Amino acid sequence: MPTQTNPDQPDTCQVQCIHQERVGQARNSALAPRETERLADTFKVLGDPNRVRLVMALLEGEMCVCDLAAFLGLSDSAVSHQLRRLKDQALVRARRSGPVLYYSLDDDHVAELLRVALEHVRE
Amino acid sequence: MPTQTNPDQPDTCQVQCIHQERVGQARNSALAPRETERLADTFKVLGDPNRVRLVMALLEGEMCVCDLAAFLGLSDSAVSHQLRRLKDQALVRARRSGPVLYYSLDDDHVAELLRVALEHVRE
DNA sequence: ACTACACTTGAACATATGTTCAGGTATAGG
DNA sequence: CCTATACCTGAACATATGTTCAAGTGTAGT
Repeated sequence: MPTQTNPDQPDTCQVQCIHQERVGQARNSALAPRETERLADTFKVLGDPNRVRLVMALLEGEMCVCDLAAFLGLSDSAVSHQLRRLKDQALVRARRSGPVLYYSLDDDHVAELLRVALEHVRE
Repeated sequence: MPTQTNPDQPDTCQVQCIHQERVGQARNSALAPRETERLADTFKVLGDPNRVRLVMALLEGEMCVCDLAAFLGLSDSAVSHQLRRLKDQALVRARRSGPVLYYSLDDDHVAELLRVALEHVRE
């Protein structure tokens, strides 16, 4: 991603209409950059229709990669790549049974996020 | 985005290990494609650090574009583009006062989504 | 050991995304 | 009408993303 101007030089700021106290308030209550990044990564990983379908399917219970691939109509490779991203953000977890890996939702927050977002899109 | 294989031809499916009933269950409880898309779009628009910062800032109350640009250290143009995306998904709303547009969160779901996601990343 | 199955991985490709830049519109004041 | 401020828009660019393909693990049965 390209550059950002330095936010710590109010004297060299080009914009005119600033409610200084409001900007200061926002700065004070801002999250740590790391947390902001992790927040965005969590949403980003849910920001793809196929990954949403994966998570929705797992709401009903654990499924193996083949099941999920059949359900999505995607290759097992594609599904594996997606599951990895979901796992990286701790949204899903895997359990091995012989050669088969059963995936399930990692914690309650995932279902909660889907519930709230679905409420939102349904207005 | 590239192709998808047809999910409605179980006979021509290449994968071996299928728990048919589990896949069927997932199909039956699946959301409409439109809703899945809208869900993903909602998450996608929150899947960027600068847009997360925008929404976090608006948690405290309405702000104009200049304020937000100063807060983020971005150009007003960049912020305007981002606000448009947030507005398209009904996450923010604008109120005009003379030449100034004051943006605020559109409904409670936004704050709720951020709360749950923050809980998740903090474990 | 050998084969088969379940799944993963990395590179490659086309497409999507975010910022910048150079304009534009809209509103208020002189 | 003219200028200034606040904000928007579309094209262009570099980077990120999602799927495919070819090849790789790991596990179980024979």
